[in-house]
Order: sequence, then structure tokens, then C-alpha cells
Amino acid sequence: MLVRSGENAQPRLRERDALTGQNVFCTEFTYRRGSEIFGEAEPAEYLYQVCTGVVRSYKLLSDGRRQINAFYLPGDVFGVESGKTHRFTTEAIVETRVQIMTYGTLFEAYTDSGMPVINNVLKLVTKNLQHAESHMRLVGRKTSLEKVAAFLVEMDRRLTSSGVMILPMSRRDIADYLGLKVETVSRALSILKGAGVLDFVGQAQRQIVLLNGLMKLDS
Amino acid sequence: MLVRSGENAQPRLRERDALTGQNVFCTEFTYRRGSEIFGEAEPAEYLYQVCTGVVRSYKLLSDGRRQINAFYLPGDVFGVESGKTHRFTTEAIVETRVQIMTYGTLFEAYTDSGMPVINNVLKLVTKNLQHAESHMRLVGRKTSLEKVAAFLVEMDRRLTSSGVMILPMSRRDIADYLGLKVETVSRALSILKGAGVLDFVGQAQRQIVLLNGLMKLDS
DNA sequence: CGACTCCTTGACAGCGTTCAACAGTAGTGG
DNA sequence: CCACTACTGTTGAACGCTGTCAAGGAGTCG
Repeated sequence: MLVRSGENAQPRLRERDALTGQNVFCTEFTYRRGSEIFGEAEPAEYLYQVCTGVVRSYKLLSDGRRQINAFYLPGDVFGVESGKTHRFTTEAIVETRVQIMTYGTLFEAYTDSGMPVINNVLKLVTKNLQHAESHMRLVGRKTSLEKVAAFLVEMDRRLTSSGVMILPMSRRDIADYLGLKVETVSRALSILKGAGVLDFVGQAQRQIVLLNGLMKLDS
Repeated sequence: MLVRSGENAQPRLRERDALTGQNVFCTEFTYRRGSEIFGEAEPAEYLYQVCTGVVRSYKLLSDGRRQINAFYLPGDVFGVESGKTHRFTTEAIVETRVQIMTYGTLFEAYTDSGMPVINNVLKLVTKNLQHAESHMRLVGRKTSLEKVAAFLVEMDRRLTSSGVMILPMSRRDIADYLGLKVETVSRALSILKGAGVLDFVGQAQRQIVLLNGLMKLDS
């Protein structure tokens, strides 16, 4: 039985699991905004899939800086490790409901169905690899404007419904994701707004609509 | 039968292949310095393992800049794709001998031995993922000095024998790997030499010895 | 030996960080 | 429900680092 500190568990039977393609018992958890899901170097016991909410994955460097690796949105699977420990810390950015499966369940599914499971794991790791490679080029990109623009395009693609994008993460999160400072992100957004390629909806600084061509940047 | 333009093939039976753990027929090729091994978006037909020499893997961005993704040294396997095409261009930096195996052979090995093969592929992709994540932090790191120092530590770990490191790649390669300009790399090396943490051996600018603590930088 | 690339160094400009101040927002408790 | 407080976000000014442009020397390959 799963035990996690202070979170409410809601065991459920999911019809088809994303990885195993089978009927498996899963457990749902809800994490409060800002709470840690798992920490770096903790033993990797579970796989997670976001139901609602958003998760950030990061490492703290020795100088105190934080490098955010990825944002996980509804549908995304995270916590997959080939070693025995997690390599990143993950936190819920907003109140987040996740679906949890034990590695044990995964391995049982493997012995049952074989190839498909491990193949899905491979696809997942490959997807992460491609994102990491793409993000590496983004972080190495020249200007802060390009970084922020690329970030907006990525987020727009992943979480826009009805044309307006509601960013769940703070400017600091964006900055730590792009390797910039908060002020630079803020400035870039102001410049992009001034250039007419985006606009803020209402007074909220996190509701953004991309207007005309924020052209697709290379890979 | 393998056919590659203008390169001399040397079919050999390797005793145990790195991926399959089996006896398989492999083919060896020698690539001249600067020649392309495979190009981005080409169909992925073969796996490669470096015997001698060094390989660079990169993408050309739309603005003409080149982002080097990884350097492959003797023993490293590259060309592994989960899709049908290569996502990077690879070139021999110096005269390089590689061992080639077809994906077909890989799949035969899978049907024969099952789990171990795909498990090795998973390990390989995971290793690439970890390198990409680590490199992402490196590229996002603050100063050019830290980038160059981290690069030297990485290379020192991977290719030093007898304390002196012979860099096979040019300053331009290093710059494109770290997201810097050639002049900045050169300046950083001069500064590090002035600070007494490294020294050039003889007159050659590519033979470097790390003296005292270039402390291990985080992950 | 000559032509080429590679590497280094200098001067300068541009961009992002740093420091600082302020406004807007949200969360808390009276 | 409002006031207080802490956090979040924006903007300005000065500084420092890296890119840019330019020149020259060193090394390498034909």
C-alpha cells in the first residue's frame, strides 16, 4: 500500500494504462501547490502521470541556482528512471492530481505482455531525450528574446485552448527554465508585447495570447 | 551488403557485440578526417561504435550556427534512433575507424535473445539522455570560464592517458559544443593557464595538462 | 616552400545581469 | 470584508561579460 505524507490517496482502476496498455490498479494523489512530489536522489519507486495541474522538474546547483529541466502537463508521464534513484526533484506548481503506478506493477506487466511495455518505456525515454536535445539548443540560443519566444511557442502548443494561454508557472520558473534572470524574462515579454506579437488578457500577467507570426523556430 | 561511398570496408567477426552480447557479423569502416558518416534526416540503417578516432554530432540551425551535441570517443556507440531517420549529422573529426551493425541484425538479435538487447538499447538511450541533461546545465551555466573548465574536466576524464590530454577537436568545435565563440574559448583557456590550473604541453595548443584542482563541477 | 586553416590577442559595442525602486496581486488574519 | 503583508512582476540605470571586428602569428597540408 502506498503511503505518502499528508496527501489523500484515491485508489482507482484505470481502464487502460498509458505504459502497459493493460488494466492495472493505479492510485491517484493530489499535491498542493508548491509541494514536493519526489526529491533528487530519492529511491525511484513510482511512475507518475499528470491528470490535472502542472509539475516542474529541476536540479539545484551548488551555487544555489536552479535549473528547471521540464514542465509536465496533463497526460505527461514522469519519474521514469533506469537507475534506482531519481535524478531530479519534482514539485507541483499548482494543485496537481497525478496517477501513480509502482515499478513493480510495471515489471509484472512486462512479464505478462513483454515487448510492448519496455517498448513504451523506450519511447518515453526517447521523447525525453529529444526534448532535452531541443532544449539544449534553446538554452544555447543567442538572444533572450528568442528564448522567451520559443518558450511561448512551446507552451502555446502544449496548453492552449481557445487561443489564450494561461501560464501556470511564475516568471522565476520561466527564467530558471531558460537560463535567464527574472528581469530579463519580464523585459522580453514587454518587448514582445510592444512589437505586437502577443498580448496580455485582462490584467493578469499570466494569461497570454499569441497574435500573429511567432514563427516556428528550428527544432 | 553495405555500400558506402569511397570508404574501405573490412568485414570482421567481433567476438561479442556491445549491444547484443552475442557473436554477430560486423563491418568496419574508416572515415577520413572531416568526412561525413551520416547526415541529418537520412534513414537510420546502421548502428556505429567508435574503434579509434573521434566523431562529432551536430545540427545546423537556420541562422547558420552549428550546435554540436556530443563527441563520441573510442568505445562509444552512436546512431541509435527510435524513429526512422537520424536526427543529427555526424562527422569524423580525425581519421576514425568505426564498427557498423545493421538494425536488422539488432532485431534478429532481439528475437533470439529478447530482453537483454532492448535493455541495452534502453541503457544507451538513457546514457544519452543523462549526457544531454548534464550538457543542458553546462550550456546554461553562467560564465564562459565555467563552461570551458567543465569541458576540460569532461574530456580529461574521458580521454586522458598519462596525465596529458590531447584534444582532437578544434577551438571552433569546442565553441560550438559550449555555445560560445572561438575567441571566447581561446580567451578562457588563456585565463585558465594564467591562473595556473592548466598548462600547454610543448608548443601544441591541443595538448593540455590539468594541474591542480579544477574542482568537479556539479553533475 | 607557400597557401591555407587554426589560434591568439586587442579594442569596442551590445546584451544580459545586477542593484534598486515601485506597482500589482494574492494570501492571511482580524 | 477589509487591512496587512509577502510575493510577484515591471521598469530604470550602471556595470560586466561575451560577441564582433580586426590583425597578426603559429601550425599544417599540399
